[in-house]
Parts: sequence; structure tokens; C-alpha cells
Amino acid sequence: MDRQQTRMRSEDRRELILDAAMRVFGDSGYVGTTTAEVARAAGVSQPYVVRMFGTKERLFLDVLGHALDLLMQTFRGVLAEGDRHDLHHRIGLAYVELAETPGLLLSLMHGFVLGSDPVIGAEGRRGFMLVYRFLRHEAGFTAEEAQQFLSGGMLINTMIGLKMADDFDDPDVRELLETAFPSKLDAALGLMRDE
Amino acid sequence: MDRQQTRMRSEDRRELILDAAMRVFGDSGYVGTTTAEVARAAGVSQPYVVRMFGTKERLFLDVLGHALDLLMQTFRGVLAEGDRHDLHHRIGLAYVELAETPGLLLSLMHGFVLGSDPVIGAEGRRGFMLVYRFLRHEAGFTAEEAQQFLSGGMLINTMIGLKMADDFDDPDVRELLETAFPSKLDAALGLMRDE
DNA sequence: GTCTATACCAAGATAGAC
DNA sequence: GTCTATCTTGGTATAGAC
Repeated sequence: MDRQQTRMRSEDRRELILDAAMRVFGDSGYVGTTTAEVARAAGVSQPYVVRMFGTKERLFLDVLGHALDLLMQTFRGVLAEGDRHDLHHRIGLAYVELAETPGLLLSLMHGFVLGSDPVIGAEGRRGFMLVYRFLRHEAGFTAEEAQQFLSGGMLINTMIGLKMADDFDDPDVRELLETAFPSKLDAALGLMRDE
Repeated sequence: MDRQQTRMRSEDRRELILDAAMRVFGDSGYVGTTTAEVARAAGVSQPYVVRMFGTKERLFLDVLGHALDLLMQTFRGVLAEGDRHDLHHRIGLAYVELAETPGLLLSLMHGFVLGSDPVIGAEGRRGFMLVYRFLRHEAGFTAEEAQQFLSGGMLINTMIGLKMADDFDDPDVRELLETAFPSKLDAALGLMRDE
């Protein structure tokens, strides 16, 4: 083992582990992920991960919080920068771009599906409604718009979780992916149509 | 323990276990569910569950297949019985009714989110596309209609998974639930509007 | 701040009786 | 067809050195 760790400020190390954990949890889910896998992905020892976050559950909750922070921050950025009329499009695009941050959307999704767990479920509901409230009360979406936005988001999450893109050669799969993912092209066309 | 099992045809017992497993897997997911929990829910011994299905993985795959069978059967029933023009509504309603079969939609959802797993992922993708193909090629949905239907479905699954209804007293939660779930009332209104 | 070594427990699977 | 008993593995968490 070539792991005589270089010392680091624990804040930095924490960030590192959190990102690694987000990836791994996104892949295998909360229960399906071992603290050893997180450790390996982060390049530290397994006990250190536990030491730093207390428990695996605590770690997962922190990952959820982290993912949600990034998401809300992205949304607020979009809201701040542009005018109001194509907001729906622009937030949609921003959402799809979040898919490029490994594990971000999927960790959330894994949290969402664990509503029966008293502590993870509570956090999942809180996070989900945070997004809904943002859409409704900050971004000015109607109930229907918010519902449709979230619907599209959940479909995207599901297809990412399914690794659907691996079957892109199947024409049905391809068609579905192309209609479900808002593209820059769509956004441009939509804009032109709106004027 | 008062479990001196009455003997049963293994086919019947199999159905019983499958339904119990669907419930439990729906609650806790694939990895989060133990064969002992399934056994308890079905009223049999843990080794018997394993004995009958071979492995936990095999059991979960069978649950997915079972859930999918029920779903497709329901959809085909709807397609067969009515005329074409309000099909979207009627299938939507049928979908919501499936939520009353414990674990059905959620077991599927847990499967969907495990796309990284080589064997479960493959089955998940297969199942998901089976539904898409039904909508497109049998029910006559356009790509956009099919995409929207699945979107709504995934949002519903997510909210069921989140046990969102537990927070029904929160007005935002309530609003979201009411806009996301197609109701008989909506169906009736929609129909009237269509004529 | 970070590691190695290890205790402890839970879960899936197997053996074999009835 | 179904159970009890048990083997085995692997995973979280702790202790304690550096």
C-alpha cells in the first residue's frame, strides 16, 4: 500500500471524501455502499471515513445536504442572471448540467426512494420540498409548471440511474432520451418560438 | 414459535412469498432488505425463502418480473376495454391504482435506480423500455405523450417512495400531491372538456 | 490528522432432520 | 415442503499507535 497520507486540513479532506462519497452512493445507493468503498474512492482509510463523519448514516445525510446545496446554488444562479420569460428552459438546462457532477442527482434519488427510513426519509422529504418551494415561491412557477418540471426531473434521474444511455443504439431508447432531455438546441428553438 | 407450517403446493407458497417480498423490497430496497424480513412477512423460515428462489438476487429479479407483469396486464386491460380518445387519462388512473398494491411501484423504482448493477440494471432497463414500447407501439402515444406519461409516473413513484403523503398537512406538499396525482375528478372534468 | 489491527454483529447460504 | 441449526463472509465501528 502506497498510502502514507500527506496531512491535510481536515476541512479540505472532508470536501474530498464528500465528493467521493457522492459518487459511490450515487452508484450503489445508501445500503449498497460500504464505507470501505468510499474510503478507497477518496484515497483514505476506512476507519478514517467513519472517524470523520461518525457513522455511515451521518455521512450519507451530509452527502444529501451537499448535493442539495449544489443544486440550489445552481438554480439560484440561473434565477439571478437572466430575465424571467425563458426561466423554465434555462433551469431545465441547468438541471441537465448537474447530471455531469458524478453522483449528485443519483445520491438524491437514492435518498428519495428511502422514505420509510425515519431519518433518511425525513431529510429526503425536506430536500425535495425545498426544491418545490423554490420553484413555486422564488422562481414564480405555477403549481402545474412546478409539477411538470419535477416530473421531467424525476424521469431524467430515473434514466440516469438506469444507465439508459448504455442502450443508446436501441432506437426506442434513443427516441426517449432525446425527448426527455432538454437540449441547448431545444432551448434555442423554444426561445425563437416564444418571441 | 408457533410456526409448524401447514404444507402447501409450492406454487401457492411461491405466490405468497413473492407478494410479501414485493412489499418488503418496496419499503427497504434491494440491498436494504434481508431475506429474513421477507421470510417473516411471508410467515415462513428464512432458509426456505432462499431455498425456493436460490439467491436473494434471483428473488428480487422475480419480484421485478412479477410487478411488471401486473403493471402490463393492467395497462393492456385498460387499452382493451375503452375507446381511444381518453386513453391517456384512463391509463393514468390505472397507474395510480397500482399504487395501492403494496410495493409494486416501489420495487420497480428500486430496481430502476440500480442500473450500475450488471444483472439488476439490465432487467431494470428491459422492464422500463417494455413500458415505453407499450405506450408508443401499442397504445399509440406520440413520443412526447409517452415521455410525459413516464415523467408523471416517475414523479408519483418518487413521492410514494418519499412517503410524502405523511406530510399532507403542509400546504405545499398538499398542493404538489394534488397536482401530481391524476384523480377521478380530473378525469371526469378532462373528459367533459374534451367533448 | 491518519493509519493498522481488530472486535463485533448481521446477513446469505448450506446441511440435514422431519 | 418446510424447519432448526450453523457456517462463512463481509461490513461498521472502536482502540490505539504514529
